[in-house]
Amino acid sequence: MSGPHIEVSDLVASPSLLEGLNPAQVEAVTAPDVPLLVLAGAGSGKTRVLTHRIAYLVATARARPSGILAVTFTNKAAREMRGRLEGLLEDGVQGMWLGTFHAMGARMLRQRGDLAGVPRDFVIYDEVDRQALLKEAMREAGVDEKRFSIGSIGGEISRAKNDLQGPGAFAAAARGFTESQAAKVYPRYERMLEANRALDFDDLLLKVVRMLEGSEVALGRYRERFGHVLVDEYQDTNRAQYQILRLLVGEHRKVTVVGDPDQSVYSWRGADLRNILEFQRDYPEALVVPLEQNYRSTAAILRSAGAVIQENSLRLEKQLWTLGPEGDPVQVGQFYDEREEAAAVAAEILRLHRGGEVGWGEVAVLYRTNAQSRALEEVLLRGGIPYRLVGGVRFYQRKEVKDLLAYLRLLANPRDRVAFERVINVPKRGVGAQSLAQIRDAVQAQGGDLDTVLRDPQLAGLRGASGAGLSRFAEMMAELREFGSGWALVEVLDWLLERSGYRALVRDGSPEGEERWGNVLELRGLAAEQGEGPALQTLPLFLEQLALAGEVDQLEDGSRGAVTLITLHQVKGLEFPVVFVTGVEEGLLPHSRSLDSVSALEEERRLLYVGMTRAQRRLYLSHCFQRHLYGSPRGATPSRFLKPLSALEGTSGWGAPGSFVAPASTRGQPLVLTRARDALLAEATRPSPSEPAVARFTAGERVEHARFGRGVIRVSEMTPGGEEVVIDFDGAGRRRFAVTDAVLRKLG
DNA sequence: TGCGGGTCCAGCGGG
DNA sequence: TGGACCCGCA
Repeated sequence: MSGPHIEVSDLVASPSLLEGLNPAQVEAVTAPDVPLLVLAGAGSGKTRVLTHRIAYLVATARARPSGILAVTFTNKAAREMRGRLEGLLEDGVQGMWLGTFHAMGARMLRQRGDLAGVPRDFVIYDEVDRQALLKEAMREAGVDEKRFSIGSIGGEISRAKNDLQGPGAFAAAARGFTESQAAKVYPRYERMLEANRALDFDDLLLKVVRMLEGSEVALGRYRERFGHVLVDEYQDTNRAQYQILRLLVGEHRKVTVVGDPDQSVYSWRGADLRNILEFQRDYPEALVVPLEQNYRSTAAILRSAGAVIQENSLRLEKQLWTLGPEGDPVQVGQFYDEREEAAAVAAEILRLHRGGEVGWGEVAVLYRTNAQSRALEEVLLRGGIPYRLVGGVRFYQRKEVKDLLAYLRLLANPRDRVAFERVINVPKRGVGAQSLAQIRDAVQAQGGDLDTVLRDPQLAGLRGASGAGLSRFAEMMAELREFGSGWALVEVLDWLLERSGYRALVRDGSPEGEERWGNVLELRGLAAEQGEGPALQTLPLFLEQLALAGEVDQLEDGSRGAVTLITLHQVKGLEFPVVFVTGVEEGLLPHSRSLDSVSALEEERRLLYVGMTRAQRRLYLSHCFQRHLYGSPRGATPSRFLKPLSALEGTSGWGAPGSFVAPASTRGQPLVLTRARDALLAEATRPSPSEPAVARFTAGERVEHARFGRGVIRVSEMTPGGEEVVIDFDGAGRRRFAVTDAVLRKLG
């Protein structure tokens, strides 16, 4: 590998951009305009290199911001890059395209989608909408819903789209029963999307490929525009994304990809590891710069993680190292079952916290499947350890938010049948399944145009209550449309909430109702940000932003105050001083569904690797002798992935109070048992002594928390472990706690 | 149309 | 074990 390519003039132009970078980072940042593959190991300063390279390209006048396309997978990554670049570039990121693949796709299709037959006013269907449509298409195709789930059929279609296969090509290549069923559904699903003027997320990539391949105009336009293309998380790209990049990069080949094959854990979402493994085949003149210096973890942690990942065959060799301290040994512990495992985790967290070593927020507990979180939650709750469960239903997927958005979508696009069917009977208007079928027929008779039927509800031929209900709904939508041309979006929404009866439905006086109402208000706040312009004009952009937006960050705001419970997949990209990886067992990690292929198995190993490399100072791995699966206990054995650790120096045992001793062959080192830990464990698992039989708090009450300050109770409920409350803090977001006298007091 | 009980299923989840 | 969904009944 050649050394850094630095011109003296470059250094003069932008000395600060290289300050504090290590030699490999400098080499990546300053590399010439050749295809560049940055093999960025975990914790090696990947984002820093990417942003500094962009800034460097601009500072040395090799690119203007508007000539740069930088794509990421997540909104979060895009936001982070944007933030950093704004600090690095004098004139900011003006004109630069910096965003997710899907946002890029949507933007291109809005501009020139007509060249691929995409209507300009398309709407984007999310997972829920997509499933509704799939279900319908499956019925129409006569696919037995009992034998084939929406998930499996939808998965096939999604995979086909990611592989750039249209319905015809897919049908021709279909093998096996599921595929042949999916082949019957696919064309129908496509027709339905078209009739609704909708694209699903896969389309945002597929249609771009079609556009660029089918139109010289489009291809020329974007090739000319983007002289430099940079890609984050390249190991996660699928076939469609790969093809888009190939097309855009064209002959200039000024492409920088950053990624780490060892952290590829999304093959089930279409990611193709070959894209990164074969980058040098695609671009023989490519420069490859490995970033191997790690700034995150102790040497002990890196050594263990390295020993694990080294067993994989599908990788590009890379060895992480650090100038940092050796640190505490990585601990591998065996426990009797998931309850004891959870108790040991809690006890260790308590110990570290008491010793003043860590705050709650500096600890993360990782697991393979969401179901594993329950045992952990129970114990943390009982031990009074504040925690935050990452995952669950995302804001934009919550029912009340989806319902209101459906109303708004129908306003923006009167042909959106999925939106219509979602809300026609919410609140109840007497239009049930029977009536809906009739309406569907009527729509079909009108050439699939829902709008015609809404303008003339008689067409549906409904009688009685259901006919009246449809008419009322149609009338309301007509009024809404009228107001939409004059009123601001937030005003339209307020009117809608009253007129539709939705507010009354949501806000039924129960604590849950208040929580739902809180979500509505959050959405209302977003609508208010759209300004005073007529709703019909601001609405399309609003809907697009929401469709492409991910979760409102749960992690940023509160990472200081609570232990994080999170899946191994979701933890990618994060770091914590103390990390527990639980359930490192055969059948769980590797998951039983991954045992039949080497590549799937290796992906599971990467998953463990990702988990281990999140740890900064302390890392604990645990497995059980027995674990409850679907309610019944099953024997468990340590994961095969742990084997290389037992031979490693600097790995030690971590155990529960002497009740259980592992068979010698299944553990690394002798379990470490201490009295102090026994006591802590007992404390962590003991039911709170003075549980009040009734809730102390009620929704709406203002309280003060020792750590998070003031807030308002959202939900209070009694659980076997005591009272549990959800609090919206004034300054620290939403949190869930077990009530303990020590931390919470009522105000006023 | 709305509900209650039986049945079936169960991995990870961005945009 | 528990949630989602379907079918049958008020």
